[in-house]
Amino acid sequence: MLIDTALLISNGGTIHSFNSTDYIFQVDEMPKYYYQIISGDVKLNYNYENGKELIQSLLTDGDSVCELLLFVDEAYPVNAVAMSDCTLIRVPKKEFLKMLDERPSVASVVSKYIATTLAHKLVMMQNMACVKAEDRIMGTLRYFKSFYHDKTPFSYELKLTRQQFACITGLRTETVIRWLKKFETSGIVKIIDRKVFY
DNA sequence: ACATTAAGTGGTG
DNA sequence: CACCACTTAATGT
Repeated sequence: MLIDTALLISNGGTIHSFNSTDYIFQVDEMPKYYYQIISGDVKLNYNYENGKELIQSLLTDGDSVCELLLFVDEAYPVNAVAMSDCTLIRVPKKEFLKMLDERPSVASVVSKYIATTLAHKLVMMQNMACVKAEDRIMGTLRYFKSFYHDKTPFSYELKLTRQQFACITGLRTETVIRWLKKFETSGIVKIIDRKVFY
């Protein structure tokens, strides 16, 4: 986990439970708390006027939730939505920043975390900028597998629904389904019981 | 068993 | 491709 739970609690942290699809915070809200996931899955997303959803990040156990906004005094540009029942620890912004002041080692861990996620975002942006859907999908698959320890072919299982994958790549569900099937035919990907392995 | 969500297919613009 | 309509498969209560 990013920051020790006990340390967060001793700095004003409180435990909160959310059900699947609950909002943890929403677009345009001013950030007031630091959030860290104890258990469960959370997505950062944005809903366009036309109803289309863009998933910006997928977060899980130990991750902090859009912590960078606590440093810029701006409203959230994304929603944080629980994707499963989950438990988070929440620390008021003021307490959180004070803790970082008092503990340079923790501050260092946080800045490294932010730098790391930003570096990953750069890679993902390169995928998103691809004009061809084919490249966006393959780039995203490679991107996900790059964080997975086993690099051998078909070792990585895509744990997302086609719809979620579409929301990440900015494509339609049908397009994702069709390309994944093409990739299966060409041997780039395996599909077993509807599960995708790359 | 019935409702809901996800996967997959065809066709149009 | 996106978008729409629709079928089939899988899950949930």
